[in-house]
Amino acid sequence: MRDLDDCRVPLVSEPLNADQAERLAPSFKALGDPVRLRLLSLIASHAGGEVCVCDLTDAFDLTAPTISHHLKVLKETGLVTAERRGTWVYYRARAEALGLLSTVLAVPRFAAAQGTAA
Amino acid sequence: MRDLDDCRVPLVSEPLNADQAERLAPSFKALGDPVRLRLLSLIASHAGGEVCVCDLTDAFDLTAPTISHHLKVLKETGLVTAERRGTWVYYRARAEALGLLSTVLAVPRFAAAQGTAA
DNA sequence: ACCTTGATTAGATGTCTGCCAAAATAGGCG
DNA sequence: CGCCTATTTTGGCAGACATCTAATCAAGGT
Repeated sequence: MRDLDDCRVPLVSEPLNADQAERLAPSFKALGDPVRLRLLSLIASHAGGEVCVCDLTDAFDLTAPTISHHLKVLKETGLVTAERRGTWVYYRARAEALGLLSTVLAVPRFAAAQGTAA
Repeated sequence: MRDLDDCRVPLVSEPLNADQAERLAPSFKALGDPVRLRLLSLIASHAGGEVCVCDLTDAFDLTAPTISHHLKVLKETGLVTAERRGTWVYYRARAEALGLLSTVLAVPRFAAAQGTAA
């Protein structure tokens, strides 16, 4: 999702316009499911940077098509990429995408401190 | 949402367990709607730290009940707090909650660089 | 060619979500 | 108290979503 590039601004520093919100929301929506969050985390935290779908399927009590569906959602929002090598398909997390979303939610240090104190 | 406290770990550093994912997902889901994203941004970026509902309603082509509904979702996930003072209700962003989610998505600097390069 | 394993797509179904109109609640004021 | 404004709750509906089964596609091996 290259069209997120101009959204790399904390939402706390100025109001998101309708357009930016429209482009960012799908990414957060993708993260809004526990299975997808875990999938992404499994992929992103895996040594070597990539994970085979077969390894992911085993980690859940869900059918392969369901996992595949969730992976597709993550892929469509640009949070992961997929590459087939022979029989297997490997997924990788897109650090840029993750970083961008992290930045959007980031809070200036002293403001965070205020929040914690409150 | 105090029970998010032990989720303050980047999703990229180790796999989220089912329990953590279950607790984090609702927050991301709340952010997964463009209207709520804008509402949160309007609230979080507002000078003085708080915004009256009446000001929020005017910013959208939506009815008051719809805005109220979205604010409720944000409130239930702990992203904002509401306080009534006289006739009006004021909403504030919870910087802690925002910061936590930002941390969960954060990517170590060099890993982010790799991602950008790829 | 055929069969097997890995993965995705298609179709069906029950649940959830976003929206609105109407009704209810909360405060302030004459 | 009765009225007015601000906000939330309720009820209902159309569209979206998570999940499953069955079918299909991809790559390898026999």
